[in-house]
Amino acid sequence: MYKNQFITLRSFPQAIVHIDADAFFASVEQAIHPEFRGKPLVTGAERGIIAAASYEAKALGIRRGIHLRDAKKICPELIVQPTDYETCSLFSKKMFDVMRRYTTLVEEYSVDEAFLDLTGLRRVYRMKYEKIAAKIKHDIDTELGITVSVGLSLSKGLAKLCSSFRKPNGFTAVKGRYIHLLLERTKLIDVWGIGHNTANLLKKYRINNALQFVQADIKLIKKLIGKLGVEMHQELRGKSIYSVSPEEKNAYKSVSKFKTFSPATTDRSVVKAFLLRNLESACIKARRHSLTAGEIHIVLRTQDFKHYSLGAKLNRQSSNILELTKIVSKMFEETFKEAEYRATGIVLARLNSDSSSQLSIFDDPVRIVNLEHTVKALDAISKKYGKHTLHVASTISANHQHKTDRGRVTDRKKQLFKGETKRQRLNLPMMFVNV
DNA sequence: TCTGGGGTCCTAGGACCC
DNA sequence: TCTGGGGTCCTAGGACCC
Repeated sequence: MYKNQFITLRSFPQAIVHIDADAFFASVEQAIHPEFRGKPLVTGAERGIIAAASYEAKALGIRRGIHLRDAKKICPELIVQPTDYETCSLFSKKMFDVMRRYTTLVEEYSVDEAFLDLTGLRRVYRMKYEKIAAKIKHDIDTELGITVSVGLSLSKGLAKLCSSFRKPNGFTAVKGRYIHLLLERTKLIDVWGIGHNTANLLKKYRINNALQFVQADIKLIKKLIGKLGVEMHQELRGKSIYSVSPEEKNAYKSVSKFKTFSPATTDRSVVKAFLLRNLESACIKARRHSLTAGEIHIVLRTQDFKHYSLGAKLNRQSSNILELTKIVSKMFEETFKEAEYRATGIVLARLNSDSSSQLSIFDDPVRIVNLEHTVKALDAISKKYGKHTLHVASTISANHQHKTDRGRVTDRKKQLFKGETKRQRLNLPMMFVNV
């Protein structure tokens, strides 16, 4: 009875596939350590919080986000591995390579997810789309030793719903005439682009699942959630709005660093020190990618989840910590209000990839060159002796406060480096540079 | 159940101008 | 000086994603 709601009844006018690796970080550990296979395993408990759990662990109720000590209570023999980003990105790359054997239209959506456009390939391979997608899945599973869940449908939005419909190791293909059956079983919150807030808003209008969402008046959707809602409305009706774009998006639009400190604080100077420490990290990251910022934002988060933020344009592109410290300090003074703070953050925006930025006529070229030299020296020292050897002196109180956290970080590093951090190994004190 | 960090995009509303 | 309309640009903040 709902059939005529949808754009088309044809099987696959567009054949869009979504491939999602199952418990990726945990699965990779199991793939490279055969002795871990079939056992409950978690990764990334650096901060005491679990980042990924294998399906064996999930079956016991151990989920991403819970505390390691709680997980250990459930399962004392739980295997705990640090997050191995290098190996995971290697697996990720291999996974995308397998996909590209079948089509060039592969969009690397995240480290463990991709969209593929198979439209038209049915004739090329003389195979149904379902068969091609199943072959890709089979190749990944057998060549990498991990499993993926695959969804095939008419649009990205639908394909994503399909891949999450059966997990792990699932395969779900939904043709035009069965879309309503999929949507009927899909909660609003599971629709791509609909979060808690939007779902709650829609419920007030008696829109409770994905099918009711696509049946709702488009004008109402537009009014309630805007452009994004309208696009998803069409995607879920089988009209492909979002194309699969194979270009790699290497360029960052912004670089940011946030940090929550465990006991919240009202101390102005401590908050400021943390903010400047974030600035330090953000600058290091920007410089590593040869990026300079034309705009900077500071964010102060209070204990009751409010936040104060302020943005400023720079009169010349920069990722120079010494130069930006002054600006950020000034911004901090303008923004800070008496409150209990739990986190600070820095966002560098309007990034330019060219490091040789134009000098404005107000800048003193000699001073700028000097600053450049100082920062280059800092970079060199950090590279040689470890990232946290040198700090700008104004961030010094971030160190004392940080003790408990540092302890945990060190524990993790001990595992990684079998005993010592690089600085400890070289027996270097932590140093501060005054600016 | 609120765990933390790093991103992107959209929009309402203010400032400013004619 | 008041009254009103209309356009653009920018910003802060919301919402969402992995």
